[in-house]
Amino acid sequence: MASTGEAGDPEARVLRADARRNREKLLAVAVVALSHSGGDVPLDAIAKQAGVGIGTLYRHFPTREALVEAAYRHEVDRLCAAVDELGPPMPADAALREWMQRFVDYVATKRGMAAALQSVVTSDSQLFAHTYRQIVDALNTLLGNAIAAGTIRADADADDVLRAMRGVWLVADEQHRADQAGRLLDLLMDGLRFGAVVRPGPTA
Amino acid sequence: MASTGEAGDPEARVLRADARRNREKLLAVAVVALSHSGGDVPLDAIAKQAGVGIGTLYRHFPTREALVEAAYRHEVDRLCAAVDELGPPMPADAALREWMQRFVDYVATKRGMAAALQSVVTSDSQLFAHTYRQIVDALNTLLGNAIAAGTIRADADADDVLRAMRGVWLVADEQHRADQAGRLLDLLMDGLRFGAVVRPGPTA
DNA sequence: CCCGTGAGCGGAGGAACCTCCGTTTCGGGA
DNA sequence: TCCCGAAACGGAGGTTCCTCCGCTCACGGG
Repeated sequence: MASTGEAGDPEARVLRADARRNREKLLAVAVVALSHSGGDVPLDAIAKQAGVGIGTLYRHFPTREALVEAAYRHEVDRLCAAVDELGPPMPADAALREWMQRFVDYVATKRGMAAALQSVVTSDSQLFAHTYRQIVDALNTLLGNAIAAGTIRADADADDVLRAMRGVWLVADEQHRADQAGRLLDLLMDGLRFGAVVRPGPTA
Repeated sequence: MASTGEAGDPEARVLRADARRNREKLLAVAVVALSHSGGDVPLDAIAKQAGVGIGTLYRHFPTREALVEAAYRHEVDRLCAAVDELGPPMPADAALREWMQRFVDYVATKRGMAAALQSVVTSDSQLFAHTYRQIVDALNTLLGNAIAAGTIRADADADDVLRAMRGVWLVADEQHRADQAGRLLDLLMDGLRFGAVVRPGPTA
């Protein structure tokens, strides 16, 4: 499977409904807040924006570092969970294309959080290795599906595609990122389609 | 030469007399404060103890980290500067013995500052390599002098002696550290004296 | 449906951080 | 010796952090 969603943690007791809601809200707000203004947002502000008391924030995330890490993991999980969401009813290549779009957005968010993530990088160097694996797995699933459906070439490699998508983000300039990235991703998709073999099946 | 004292920094403008005094006072206080109570002393307290305003502390050491590092460097410099102070009028072996005593004290201080140093270790990994060199150089000077005077064996190695002194600190227990370390260092000195050759000279 | 329990909430308040700027002091020239 | 500009001082006060504990309300059992 490509992703575990947020439920992977074995030691996490089941949270009461309100607690889970608050936690989710905090993460959502934190991601936005930390991606702007260099990540030096006071925690109080995040709590207020999330509509909870500062105490609640600290209960869920005892240190600033914990919040940053959780926020980052949350984004990665969201991205990877999308693989399941973009499932069967949708054609495999369309799913792949859509996911690519989301990946580019994810990269933008990650860049925004860079300053905030700085504080985490020292204490947990495993983090990035782990999330990288998660993402590669997700992408592999999508590629596999599309290959199986015969809509993209069989030799598509997750690492290469990942690199290409990062490139897309780098190249697209700040203002027109959405448009430019969109067109570049179309180009990339076409590249992946070139030489695809339709396996024996309904359409063959 | 074994040591550069505190004057090594090429970019340091000459400080006004009062500034230098305050800086010195702050470092002295900081060393003591940071070696006790796990190093989580409020900076305000250090400033107050040093008899200066908090503003003065921050001017000299813009971050907590800067203060910790400076305090540590200060201790190393003090230790190494002692080599010059324990100069010619004093016999080379007596100088060596005295310096060993100070080294053990230094180790104790360093241990006390361990928690505080934690914050520095990430940002400047060169620091410890550098201070290590300083100390080895200092010890080499002392050993060289004593060997030249023929009062210790010629094959004495700085690295070994350093290790031995660290051992002395480790072995001596908290309460009677001074006594025990003293006797162990005497033992170490005797070991160094064994087989010493008196070179041709006045006493030969 | 209602009740009891304890998980979860919130935010006041105390501690530490750090900046900013009016005041003091140093020290080199006249 | 006196004077003046610049260096350095100091601490009030605004900001952020984080803890602590009395209150609330979610939810499982009756």
